[in-house]
Amino acid sequence: MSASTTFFVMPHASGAVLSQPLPLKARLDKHFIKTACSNCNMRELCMPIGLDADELKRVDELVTKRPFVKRGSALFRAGDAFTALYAIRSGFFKTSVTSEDGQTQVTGFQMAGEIVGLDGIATDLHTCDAIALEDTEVCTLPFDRIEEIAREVKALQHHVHKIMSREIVREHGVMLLLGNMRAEERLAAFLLNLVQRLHARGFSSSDLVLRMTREEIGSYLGLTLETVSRTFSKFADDGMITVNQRHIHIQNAEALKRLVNHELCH
Amino acid sequence: MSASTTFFVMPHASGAVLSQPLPLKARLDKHFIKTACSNCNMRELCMPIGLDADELKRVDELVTKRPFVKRGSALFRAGDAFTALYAIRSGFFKTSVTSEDGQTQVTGFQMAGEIVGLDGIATDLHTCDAIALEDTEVCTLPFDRIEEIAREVKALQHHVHKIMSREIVREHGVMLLLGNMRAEERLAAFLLNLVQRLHARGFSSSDLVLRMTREEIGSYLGLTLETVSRTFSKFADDGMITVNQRHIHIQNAEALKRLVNHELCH
DNA sequence: AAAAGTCTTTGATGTAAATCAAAACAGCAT
DNA sequence: ATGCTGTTTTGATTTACATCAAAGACTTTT
Repeated sequence: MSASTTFFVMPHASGAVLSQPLPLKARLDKHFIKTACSNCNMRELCMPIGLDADELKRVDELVTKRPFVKRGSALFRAGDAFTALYAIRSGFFKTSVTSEDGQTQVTGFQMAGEIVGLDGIATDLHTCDAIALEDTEVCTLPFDRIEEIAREVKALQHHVHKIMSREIVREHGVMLLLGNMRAEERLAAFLLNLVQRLHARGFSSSDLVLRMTREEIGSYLGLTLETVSRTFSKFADDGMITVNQRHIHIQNAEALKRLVNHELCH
Repeated sequence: MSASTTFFVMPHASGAVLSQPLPLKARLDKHFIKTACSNCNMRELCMPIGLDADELKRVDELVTKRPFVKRGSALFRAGDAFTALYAIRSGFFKTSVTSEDGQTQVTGFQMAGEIVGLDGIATDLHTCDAIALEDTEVCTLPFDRIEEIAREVKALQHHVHKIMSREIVREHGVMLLLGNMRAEERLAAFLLNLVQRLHARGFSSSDLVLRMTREEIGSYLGLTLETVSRTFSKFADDGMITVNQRHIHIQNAEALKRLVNHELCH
């Protein structure tokens, strides 16, 4: 799979909690806030594994705030000062870059357990927008604190490097997709990647709800919204998926995989 | 500019040395090897600035080997174990990814002072090939040593983060290019980016020698070699450049910039 | 419940770039 | 020189996708 990202497996995560912010009670519980990472459902995804108690405590100190970002609003925008990375606790983001002349390209869709903000390290300014596609909660990780702790906790240092490298590799996959694949292959790869990531978070491996519009999918895949829509329809006609608005049911994952792998051409 | 990377300026670098390996005498000089980075022409590009003498010495220790990679051969290939990053001392590389079904995408062209190998950190295996486009010399920087020293030398730690973030931002630019731009815009952006990076290394800002084939340019830009060739011809007809095999002279950089910025269409 | 807005689908048409094909050119060995 | 090989150019044709257009469906507001 082209644009895939391999994650640590998270065996028994309850799916429900992922799309919902935590109850207010829990948020107000000071102890809970203090032991943020140690208690977090997403820990295996966004934090290093195998830390001892002391190290875990240090990492916990990292999380200063837990802002909620409402659907449609920005976690940060291009030009904003870079101060922190953000670990997504719940919800769904898109990131996008815009050229001087106003062309825009969605560079990724991020879900719970993933990190956004890496683009800002290079120049201390963010170069892309991060927009919430549904109501979200994020953990703010001030970057100077990350670097400080990474100098002491070897596992965290390496984990940060891995996260950045993983993003580079993911983008290689997108470049391959944009440079080589045809519309059907792109959309098949996109669906398989999404469902694979959702499955790693305890969701179904055959059903998914798209949090983004056809236009946003198109922007990510270098296609128009019409082509995305038509391609969904074609997949449905071919019996590979069923489409019900943003609900997608994957009926024949193997066929989609064959499509991506050029084994079966049109 | 879309796929641009901002570099530290290197004011008075002699251009000639960049395409030529150093004389054998210098290579055999032990002292020279020991003080690799402190003496290196490329230092401002690939190493942190503002280190004190002691810190610089530590960074110097990083460079274990200085392999020469001949034109056409690989510095590393997808699947190789990841052990080190490589700083390019002289010469030109391409990196490319290949999908399961054999489609290949050039993900970048790297020149002196740039770092390759970041893709390998994620999984301890390289995921792309790095092929020399001319005879090259590289500095081998074992990654465990980088991490070790980065834990002590704050400036190096931050520099590593910046290099990785810069690569992420560069790839965002390529995604924008592949997803939104037309052939002429892509090629114009490519030329301007190349010449800008060469200029930062002391070369001309109007003349350049392409180290890659039309096919490799096409692979990078998501175009066929024929389209690349035709677009070069069109640029030449329009008086924006002159093409003489792989020698390109830019006659009207402003026009190319306007093209990239959509200000002037067709 | 109607109205307004956004998002999605489907159809008709146009076009940029791919593909197919062949000639021209440069580099290299003999 | 001559032939061989890989690269580049240019032309003719095809095609996948964009664009233009309009209707339908769903969501939110009042």
